[in-house]
Amino acid sequence: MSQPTLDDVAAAAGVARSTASRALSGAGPASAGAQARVRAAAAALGFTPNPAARTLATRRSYAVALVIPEPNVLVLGDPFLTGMIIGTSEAFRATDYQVLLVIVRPDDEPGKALRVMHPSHVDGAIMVSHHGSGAFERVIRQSPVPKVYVGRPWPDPTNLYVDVNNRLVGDLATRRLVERGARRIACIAGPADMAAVHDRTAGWRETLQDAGLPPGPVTHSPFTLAGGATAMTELLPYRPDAVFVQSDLMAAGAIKTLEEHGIDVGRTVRIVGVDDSDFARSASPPLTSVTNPAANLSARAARMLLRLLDDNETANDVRPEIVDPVLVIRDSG
Amino acid sequence: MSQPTLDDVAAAAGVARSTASRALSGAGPASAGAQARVRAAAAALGFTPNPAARTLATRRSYAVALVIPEPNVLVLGDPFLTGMIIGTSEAFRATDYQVLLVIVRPDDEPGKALRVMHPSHVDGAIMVSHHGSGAFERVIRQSPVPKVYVGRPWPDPTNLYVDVNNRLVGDLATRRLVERGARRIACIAGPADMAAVHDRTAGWRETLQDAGLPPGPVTHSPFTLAGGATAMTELLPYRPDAVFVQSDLMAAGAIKTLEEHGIDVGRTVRIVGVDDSDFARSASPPLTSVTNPAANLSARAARMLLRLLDDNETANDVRPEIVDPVLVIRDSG
DNA sequence: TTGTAAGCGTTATCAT
DNA sequence: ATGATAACGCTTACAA
Repeated sequence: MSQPTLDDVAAAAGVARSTASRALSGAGPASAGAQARVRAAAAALGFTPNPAARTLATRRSYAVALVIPEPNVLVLGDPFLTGMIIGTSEAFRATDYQVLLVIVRPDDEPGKALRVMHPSHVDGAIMVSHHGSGAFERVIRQSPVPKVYVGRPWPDPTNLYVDVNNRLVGDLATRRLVERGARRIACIAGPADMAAVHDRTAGWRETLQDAGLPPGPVTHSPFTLAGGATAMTELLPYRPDAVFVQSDLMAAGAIKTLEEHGIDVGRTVRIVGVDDSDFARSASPPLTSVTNPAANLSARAARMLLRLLDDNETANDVRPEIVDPVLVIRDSG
Repeated sequence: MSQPTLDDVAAAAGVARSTASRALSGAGPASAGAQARVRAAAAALGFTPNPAARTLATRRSYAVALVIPEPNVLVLGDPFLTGMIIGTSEAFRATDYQVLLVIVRPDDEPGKALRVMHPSHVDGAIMVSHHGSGAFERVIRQSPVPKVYVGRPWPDPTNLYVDVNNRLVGDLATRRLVERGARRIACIAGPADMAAVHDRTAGWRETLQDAGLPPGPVTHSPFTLAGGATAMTELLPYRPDAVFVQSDLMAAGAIKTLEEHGIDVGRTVRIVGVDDSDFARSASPPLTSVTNPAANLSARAARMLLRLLDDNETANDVRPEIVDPVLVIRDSG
């Protein structure tokens, strides 16, 4: 009735439990005959090893957590995050590891998240959408499970991260707008407590400076459609002729606001987004966007974590990996 | 150095391990003094119980799986699925359960998925995007962990599911198109092995019949942007004056194709989608769409599963829950 | 090659 | 109320 155990398999095969274990795992000696009988018995009984018992004995869970600490659940609709989820799940597909998606919010009881980060629950973790200010992040940082960050963590430094060159993201977007003749270039930024937001904004500001243009206003809002829409509303009085928007999803919101005001996107106001998402391609007008390659980043993060888990490397063996973004030109900017 | 165990806590508090266990869990007697000393010791050491050991002893993992068996990873970008992920994670937030996102593909080694579905790994599972034809689904069905389906499973019936009334989805969409004067109404459907697709298509067909109109052509494709785009290309020779598209994401693809052919969406060809997603609201033209309330469905599925897990109810105590969809009228149809 | 036995870190049952 | 002690189901020395 209930799940068969290794003892059941061993009994059915007429061997000891340890022999059955070796025969199934392949670790340690096992005669061909025993091997065959044990495998047959396991198949006949529909045996699947109890993962809790296995983890307890081996101190390995063969699970990794993909941790997304997000104050605003709507952010999960962001193509970058879904890209991270898909990419990470892809990256571990060929491995023995199972990926657990852990979504945390700052107002959650920290104990629950901490339980997930117990070294016997997951062997490692990939942390995305890291907010420097969260209490959760400080707590999680203490936990002894190996962690790789997607997006440079901030303010506490580490080698264990992969990131896109966000300074360059801001530069590419802004330079394009300058070259198209824009002179009043505003910025719709993400939350102020993220390193990526800080760097993209710095890139925007410095490129304007180099071009001898005054920096337009900056607004910070969550990486959502609504965030972009309200941010654009706030910026309208400035009468910008271009806006660097730090995500395509926000750009979609900003464009919606502009259209509601009858403003011609791509002519009166140019827009450049970030992510080069599906949405950017199918928007009207199609959105000029700077890449933020989730698939690439998640593959790198996965490999980096696997080096720590399977190759016994340490944080000192690893150097951060920085990917260069690319500007994809379409009609909006 | 390594994670402290209950023995360490007990030693520090000067009590036996069993006393420490009772003091922390609250189950069983414990004097106020012992309680205090144990709690203090646990806090001082930063003790977190080893989940594997706990699971092994209690036969409860306090984890539930959200299983998405998807042949096509791109489908994860679908707002309905992200809505399910968000909604499920929300629904279990206030509980002791941790949600594991499990993405499976038909060509995966079935063993890996089966390991996840071991009764000691998860206490229960919510299954979405169920494809009737998958080998994986048949295997998973055997596993003894309680499963609640979002979307009526097919072909094997069960009481343990929540769903939107998909027959009505097709009816509402098609009736709207008929009332707007459309006469050549085609259908862009999802994969043919899903119950929802079958029912939505049946609703479309029957409503056309009731209106005395001939059924236009049906095409089946994956629930993706690209799927919708190519489906629309195939339908163009029929010269439809309206299309019922079974997801907003596919509708986005279909609209893109129409615009590339210079066809006026909302006048020459009317479109009604399904999901009432963010995208539908911000599309241009805004997309008329039938609701497919992911938040509602995931909350119901979670409650249904909790009845099985926490209230000792059985499949016989539970009846399916069917939610009625609503038509949201915008400019496209 | 195989079997015996000792953990892994909890909870739960039983005396005390 | 508390403390031994036996599970839980597996892996892994160590003996045979």
